Amino acid sequence: MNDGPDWRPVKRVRAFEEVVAQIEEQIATGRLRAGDKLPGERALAAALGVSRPSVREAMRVLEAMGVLVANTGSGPEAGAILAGSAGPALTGVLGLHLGLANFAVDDVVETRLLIESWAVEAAARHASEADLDRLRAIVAAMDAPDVSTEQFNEQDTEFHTAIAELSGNALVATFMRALRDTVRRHQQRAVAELGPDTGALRADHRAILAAIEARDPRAAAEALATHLRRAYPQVTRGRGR
Amino acid sequence: MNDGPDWRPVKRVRAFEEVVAQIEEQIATGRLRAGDKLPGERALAAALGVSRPSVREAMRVLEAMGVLVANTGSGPEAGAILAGSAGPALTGVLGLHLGLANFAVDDVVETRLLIESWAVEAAARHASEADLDRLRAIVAAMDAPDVSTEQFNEQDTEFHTAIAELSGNALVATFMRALRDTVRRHQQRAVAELGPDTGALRADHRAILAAIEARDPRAAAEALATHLRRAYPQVTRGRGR
DNA sequence: CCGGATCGTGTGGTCTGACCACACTGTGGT
DNA sequence: ACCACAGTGTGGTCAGACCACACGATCCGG
Repeated sequence: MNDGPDWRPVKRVRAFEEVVAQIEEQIATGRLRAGDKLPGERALAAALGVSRPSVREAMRVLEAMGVLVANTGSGPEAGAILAGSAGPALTGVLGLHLGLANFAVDDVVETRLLIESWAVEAAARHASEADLDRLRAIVAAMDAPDVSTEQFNEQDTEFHTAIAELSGNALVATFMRALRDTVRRHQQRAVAELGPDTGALRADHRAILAAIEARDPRAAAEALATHLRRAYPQVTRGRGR
Repeated sequence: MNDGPDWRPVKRVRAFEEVVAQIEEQIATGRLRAGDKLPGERALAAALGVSRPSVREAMRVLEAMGVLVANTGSGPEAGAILAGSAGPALTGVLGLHLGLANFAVDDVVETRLLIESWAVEAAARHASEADLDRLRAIVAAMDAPDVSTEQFNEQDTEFHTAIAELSGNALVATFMRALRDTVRRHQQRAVAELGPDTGALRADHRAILAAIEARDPRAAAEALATHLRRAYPQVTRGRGR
């Protein structure tokens, strides 16, 4: 079972990696919190003993991960501010790796079905009356007679996102949105959008809402699955219910 | 319903963003594929009409998203090579936002339970004999008398990762690994690891394996849930089925 | 006294040009 | 035929400069 010396390659540490690591540590230990503002690039470079370009590369990494936003100018809004929803970052990562064929569109749709099924069950279980009103408003808006394709898609996103948020799990909500955006961007690029007429899709939404109102998790999941299968017929693989 | 002019803020486009966008496009349109090598930083800068630092910032972003790796020196291995598993990138994003309190550890564990339940069901459904052998080997290795805590954790990771891969969904496998790594790093940082003795955990593994061997998805999911609840007792919130 | 134009200052954004460490590659000598 | 060695191209790093921008204090006219 001995495979020999088994050297590990010496990992050369680049300057910006060290900068990222130190900021990560400040976050992990709670010395930096959401809303805090980082020192200016010049000050940070001086404090860490690296050049400004190295600090900037670290900023770009953290920005790509959705951890901070950088603003120009002066005043309270300027500078690098810790913020961040992970959503856009996740969407970007997923989209890129979809393009690189690291996983397939089917995988994404299937994963979305899996996660959203769970979310809608949770929503059916503990949605408040206010939550239900929110969903009702969205569904009603989609049934208006003059909705454009653009608006329809916008509201559809809002509907599904709302359900994910109702699950009470912020991570699930983030994943959901990222998955939906990924699929959306991809199908927008490839095929003409919204092949089936919106009537069936709107009926699906009403069915999902009805199941949630009835506090029936099982029926809600079923209605959700029906809806997604209609919207993305390419999902053929079997799945666990 | 008219909300007025509704200006959108002019989004200033930074040079590196344009570079990233162009590379993304090359990937999306298939002109760049996994394994391809990008032009050198200097050449790219000249071709795009920007400076080398801007190109470098774009590289850092793509690298952070797990899309490419950069190597020094010369030869076939040198330069920026499109590669990439999304795993490490996801783990980083999740860890950071966990630190920023954008979501809770409970959310992560709960999500892992949700995803892995599905994965183990799928695995029970269509695992080949070779797949089963792989799982058996891992379980056997964990039952050896001289495993250190370090090794145990390593093999535990391998076991769960193998299950996720058996699901046949590469995205799910990637998520799974990222979620597990995130929880692992976090609990390593906070609490003494491996509170409960490993006996029960190993028995859980055997039970999961047995359920997969028996082609019983429901039992497999049940065993998996029991296992995770034992390993992460803090999960108290209700979950789907 | 008040109000608005103006300038100062600090922020990130960009560029130039240079040097370093590294790893391959071809060339030379033995 | 072999091996040592310089050549060359890669990313990594740095210093210093300039720009656009936005805020905030200051100055000037009413």
